[in-house]
Amino acid sequence: MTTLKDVARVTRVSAQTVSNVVNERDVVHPETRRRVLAAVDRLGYRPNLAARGLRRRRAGALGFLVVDPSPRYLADPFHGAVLTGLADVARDRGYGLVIQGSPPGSPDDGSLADPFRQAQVDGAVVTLGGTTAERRRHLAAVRRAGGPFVLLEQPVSERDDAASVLGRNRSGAAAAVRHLLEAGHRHLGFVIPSLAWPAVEERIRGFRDALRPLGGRATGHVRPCGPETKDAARAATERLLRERPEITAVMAANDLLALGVLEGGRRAGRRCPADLAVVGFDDFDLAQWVDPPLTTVRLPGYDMGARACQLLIARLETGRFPERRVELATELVRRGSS
Amino acid sequence: MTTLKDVARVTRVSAQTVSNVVNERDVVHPETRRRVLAAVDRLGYRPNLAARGLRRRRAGALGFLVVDPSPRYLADPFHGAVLTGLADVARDRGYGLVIQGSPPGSPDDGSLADPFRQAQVDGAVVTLGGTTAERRRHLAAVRRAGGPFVLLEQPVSERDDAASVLGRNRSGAAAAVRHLLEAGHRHLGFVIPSLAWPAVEERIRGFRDALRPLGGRATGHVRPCGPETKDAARAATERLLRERPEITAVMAANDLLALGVLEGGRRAGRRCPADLAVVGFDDFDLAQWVDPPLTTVRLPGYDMGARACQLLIARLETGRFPERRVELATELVRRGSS
DNA sequence: GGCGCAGACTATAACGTTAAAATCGGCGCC
DNA sequence: GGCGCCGATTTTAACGTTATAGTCTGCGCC
Repeated sequence: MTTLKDVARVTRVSAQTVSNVVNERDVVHPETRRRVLAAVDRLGYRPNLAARGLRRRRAGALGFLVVDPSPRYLADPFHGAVLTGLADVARDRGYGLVIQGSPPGSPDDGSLADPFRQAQVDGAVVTLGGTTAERRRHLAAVRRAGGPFVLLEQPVSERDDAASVLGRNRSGAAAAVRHLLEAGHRHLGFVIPSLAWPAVEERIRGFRDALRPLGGRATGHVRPCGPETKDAARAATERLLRERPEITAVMAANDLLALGVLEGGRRAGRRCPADLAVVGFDDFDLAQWVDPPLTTVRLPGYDMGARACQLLIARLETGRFPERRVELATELVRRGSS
Repeated sequence: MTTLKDVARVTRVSAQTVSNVVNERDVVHPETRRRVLAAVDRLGYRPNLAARGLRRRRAGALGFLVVDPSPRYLADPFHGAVLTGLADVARDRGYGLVIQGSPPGSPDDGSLADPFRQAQVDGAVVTLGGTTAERRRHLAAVRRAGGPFVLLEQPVSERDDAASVLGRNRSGAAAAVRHLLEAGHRHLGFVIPSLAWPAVEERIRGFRDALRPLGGRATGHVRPCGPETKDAARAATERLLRERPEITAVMAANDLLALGVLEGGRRAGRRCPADLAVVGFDDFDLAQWVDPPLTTVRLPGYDMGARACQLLIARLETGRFPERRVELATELVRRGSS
């Protein structure tokens, strides 16, 4: 492992000068710089980030802190998309990226914030899953750590050194409803998980927003289905269509539930899209591959990750968040199911 | 940020003693340990990993190095599953986890190995995608960095300080073929991407293995479809079924291609599973959600990540890899498509 | 000729931790 | 009573980098 001193010795120059060259500080004679750079290249020198981080008192790395009770948390397509955006921006801006998943068993120990407390990262992007109580507990741990963070899909408090990045869930849901209304549907269902977190609540608001202008001429039925699984959504859809046979279009709070809605519709004897229009939310990869391809509201995971990362880096480099709340557009993707 | 010295001052003890307590070295008087631990707890002390890494000359972190030309590389379900396994084991063993994605644009600069060269990680788990040339180039960069690594789904050379973790692709494919043969199918197709990497080649071998015992009584048709997309697989399947109408079962080298096969079959007028059995490979989440649910060979991504991480940690802590090559069982998951 | 100043570079110390060596009582033993 | 030894603790010096405060040379100017 070659160090600054090795380069300095070879170049007959002090370590500080090499440091100045490597960090592009404009205090070095061009000729000296040339020689140093040549040696850096020849010896394959790369700065030791631990030493640099120790001395500069900044780690030069960002964290991605994920709380999700699911055993497959990082395999969740939304997290995957966010992570890709994060990784791309972090790399391009010269930051490392550290991942910390929540210990599924013991959510109490605040270990989510470990990368902060161990000075491993300068800031973090945080996504919170699970029950409201779990989310609050983990958020408290991150807060206590004291570093700047960006929270995804959830607003932050004014007091925090934080910003939030959200999708326009409300207007996205409203756009989907208007799309269905334009297609002539007047009685709509909306299947949601019983444990509704902030983003889902926004989607419900959007659903209602778009129905309101029609007054009594259109009805909307929000139906909690229990756990966030395909089967729960299927069962809820069957029941809903039995109770309200006038319904001709059903939205789902996310694409996975939409698959359940599709199946529930089929079991209820409705063909999609002829007898029942279905609209999802998120636009996971699979949405385009199912049959019929799912009309859905795209939540831009990659862009949200990228944007969160940019915000965080701006906060680290300028001392404050340029914005405390960023909303990214959602987009209705029309496919075969509506 | 509280340091060792803060704890030492409060406890009226030297920094070294605090260090000994924190690192559970059995040289400290029980009573002293008690007092130190109390202070650690009260002050919320956590060791600074940069300082520790610098002094110990080990970063205490592992890397996940991903080369994939796809813009969604970390959203790939297999990578997501691997990453989850990695993150869980790394966390439980007290290691940090650093992610480095390949710069899609410039695959030449060897930056994949940056975490190594910057002493950010002690070892890494590596997955390589792209063309053979790209894969070789990136692998060379990792090799040059000199640290121990575990390569996924690809064998390593004896000379490297490395191990590989593979799924039993060959026997998995063979099991799938036997399953089809038992169901009475005698003429099988196998749709693969034209750019076949080692794992796919193994799957082809397994496909042929299982057909061999039947001699002339069964035929297998391997069909490259071009790029690794659903549409390419659909088109290839349509052509294949036109040229070889006797085929009643088609396998695909992965689940995404299997979706294309399903659609191609439908377009060729074959109903699944009645007129055409379809089997995929990988068992991505979506496989259970499509219609009909896809029979597929499960590649245990989570376990592969977890196992790779264990191997790497063993190498770091004992000085050598306990095994140089680990094969994890694949499992035929029978669902509705066969 | 001395002063100030700029440009190029160097010396020193520190970041927080830990390996290695040193210190210091106290205890057993010849 | 002195010697060696053990357990508990402290001292010292690094790890590789960089912030800060120098030094040193040459040059212009009064």
